[in-house]
Amino acid sequence: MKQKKPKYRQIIDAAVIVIAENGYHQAQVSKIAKQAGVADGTIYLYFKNKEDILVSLFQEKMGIFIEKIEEEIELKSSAAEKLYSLIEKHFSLLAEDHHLAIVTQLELRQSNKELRLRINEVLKGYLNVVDKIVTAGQETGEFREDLELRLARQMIFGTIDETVTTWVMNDQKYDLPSQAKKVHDLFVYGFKHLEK
Amino acid sequence: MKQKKPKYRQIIDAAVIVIAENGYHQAQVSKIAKQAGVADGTIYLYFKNKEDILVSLFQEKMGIFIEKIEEEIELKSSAAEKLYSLIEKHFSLLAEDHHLAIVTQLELRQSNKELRLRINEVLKGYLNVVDKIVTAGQETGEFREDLELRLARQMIFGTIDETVTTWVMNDQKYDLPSQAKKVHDLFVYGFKHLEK
Amino acid sequence: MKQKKPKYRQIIDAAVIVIAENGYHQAQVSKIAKQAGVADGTIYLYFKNKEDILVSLFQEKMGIFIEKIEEEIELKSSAAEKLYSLIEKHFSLLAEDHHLAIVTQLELRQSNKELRLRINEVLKGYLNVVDKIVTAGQETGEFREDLELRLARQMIFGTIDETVTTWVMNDQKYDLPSQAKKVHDLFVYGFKHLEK
Amino acid sequence: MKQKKPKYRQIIDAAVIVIAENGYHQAQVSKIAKQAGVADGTIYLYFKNKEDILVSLFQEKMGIFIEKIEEEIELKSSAAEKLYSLIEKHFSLLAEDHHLAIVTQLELRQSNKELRLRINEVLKGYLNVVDKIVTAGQETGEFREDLELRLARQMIFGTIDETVTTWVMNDQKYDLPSQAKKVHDLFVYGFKHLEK
DNA sequence: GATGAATGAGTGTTCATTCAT
DNA sequence: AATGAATGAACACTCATTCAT
Repeated sequence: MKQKKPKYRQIIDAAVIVIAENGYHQAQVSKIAKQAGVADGTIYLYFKNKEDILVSLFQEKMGIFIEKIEEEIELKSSAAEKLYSLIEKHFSLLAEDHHLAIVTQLELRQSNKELRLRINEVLKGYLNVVDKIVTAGQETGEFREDLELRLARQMIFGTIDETVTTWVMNDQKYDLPSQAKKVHDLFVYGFKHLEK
Repeated sequence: MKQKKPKYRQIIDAAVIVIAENGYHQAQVSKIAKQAGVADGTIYLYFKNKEDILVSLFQEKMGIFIEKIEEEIELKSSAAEKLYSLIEKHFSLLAEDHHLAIVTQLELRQSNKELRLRINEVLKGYLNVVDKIVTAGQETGEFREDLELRLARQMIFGTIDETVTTWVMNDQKYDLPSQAKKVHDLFVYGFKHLEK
Repeated sequence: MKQKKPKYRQIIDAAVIVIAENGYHQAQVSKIAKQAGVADGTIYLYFKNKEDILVSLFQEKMGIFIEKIEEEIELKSSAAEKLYSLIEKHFSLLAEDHHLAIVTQLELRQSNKELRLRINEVLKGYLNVVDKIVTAGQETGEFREDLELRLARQMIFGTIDETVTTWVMNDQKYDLPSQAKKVHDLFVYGFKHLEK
Repeated sequence: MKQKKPKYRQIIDAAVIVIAENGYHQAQVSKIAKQAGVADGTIYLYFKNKEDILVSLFQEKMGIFIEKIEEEIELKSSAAEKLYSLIEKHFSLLAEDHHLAIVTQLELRQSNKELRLRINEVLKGYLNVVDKIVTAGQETGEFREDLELRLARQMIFGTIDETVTTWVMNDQKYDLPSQAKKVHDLFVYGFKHLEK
């Protein structure tokens, strides 16, 4: 089967809209069902439970997210360029989808610990991409060899994430993608070999 | 007894323990009361409602947190040293209080939007400290003048926060304070004047 | 089954029984649900909240009450006869339904001001019937023209209500409908033209 | 002891004010204590419990009420005149004390069954006065001998009470004592001997 | 007598999930 | 496959009353 059942995506898209517009705690299953144009019970033919909707939502959206970022990265040769593409694409993909930005940066974080652990599993795919860029940079000599992978990863993800969250909390007032260059600069200065 | 409001602190400390051990959504008022050794109703003599316990908890703990960091910073003269003290103290204060680390990094983030907005207000005090260090560094010429304050702030807070969260999610297995030096290096390389 | 909204009436009837047997303040929603043979949550599919159950109960029962009285009255031609039918039917309808009598005369009066205001709205339908009889009596010359409508209404309702309440408080020991004649006499003597 | 402790009356007067201004269900003991200018615990030195405050309030106020009515009645010789004095005094005493009118007509009726039973005990004193007037009227021949005492009592009390309640519910907009004459007329026409 | 801090029992309502149709 | 009526567990908060001071 090439295509998931249309209702599957229909429900996930409804969930993004309902959560973005009502907030996590006001996103009842019945509201999602209504937005999707199906009966409450129908939800349970496609998802095990409510948590499964949210995890699936994250997997689905993050899967596309990572795919698009990887496509972009493959076009670049240097690690620094790859890193720039990652930041720029991350910013522009969320700037293009206001609802998704709200859901991933604010609403889904209110989920309970268990759900967040499963979301973290999905996030690992993203962090792997980051890791590959850093490791590649070290192999080609672009980045310091004594740069700790975990630390670099935490800085890249932490900074990007905080930057997007601040932007969402400020009601997405300013242009996010245009911040990519400056963020990128901050990273690579710290990653390069120390010059005597 | 000299203690000012023994019950007030008693209840806040109980809340930290109950939330850390049971999770945000399993931290019922009655559980907090029991842990504090008072009746349910007594809680409401010191706090307006459940949300008020959590906001007060954050204010109280974060207030002490900021105070201690500021004390440490004042002893240093250069911006780079101040920044190091901030990171090191941030890490060590949370490493010393495992329960508090769990509560601030994982559990309190599950609170609803309104509560998080009030928590963000408290956080501004911390971010102000960060801002002052960066601005001072620019005035003394330690840091680049074209460094954007907001970006620097997002990188510092985002990286520190992500580093602590990763550490908590890994069950606080490794030593956090010893990471301070490497994190600090990453920051200052990006903040310094570009060398030709 | 032909019944329109079986559960709706089922719940209202259960409420009458529970309130009559336990008293207003001991009539918890869960008790009403149990008596009705439904789950607690089911109540809220048919009623907005607990107050809505009580207002609906009063509307439903008082609606039938007024309907039956109006049917009876239409069969009579003179105002005096209509008034007699009103009294007699009022008494007999409550004498037939001991539970309802307790609920309307004793228990529902303990409701808060807001609820009683809404109950008074419903009562206006009854008072309108009274008004129509008095006015008709004045038009046909049976009753004095200088009889004040509001006063007559207060005397009729006040006396009937007090008579029923006394009867309920005396545990409905004596026969209520047989009092109708004497009550009626008291009214019409006061309503008639003064004889010189 | 000629005079009850001043605090006893102080608390009762505070209760009347608090209940009239806040409603029965918002008249907490602590609010009454504050209004009376005493500590919560002090209330319990003068009253067994909250219910006791309300019963005492009713006894105290109704006692004065009955006393004053009896004084007025004694000045009259005929039963009809006595009845008129009763009505007029009842109306004017409540018209003079707006707070008390609200408390007796609206708020105290929200009390639970047990409290109302005890209030009814107090009311009996009032009803005895009514009974004496009616009986005296029958003995002197003013009123019909076949007039049933209970019925006459119910009509007199029911009508007066309903009249006052309507007036309170209409925010005491019109003059109540001036209604006494018309109410009195309605009664005596029904009480007199039938004229052929 | 007077205080007021502390107590703890009690309940309306929501909403994820099920299952007969 | 699709429906949607029915379910029932779970919890923050109030306030009359007590009692050590």
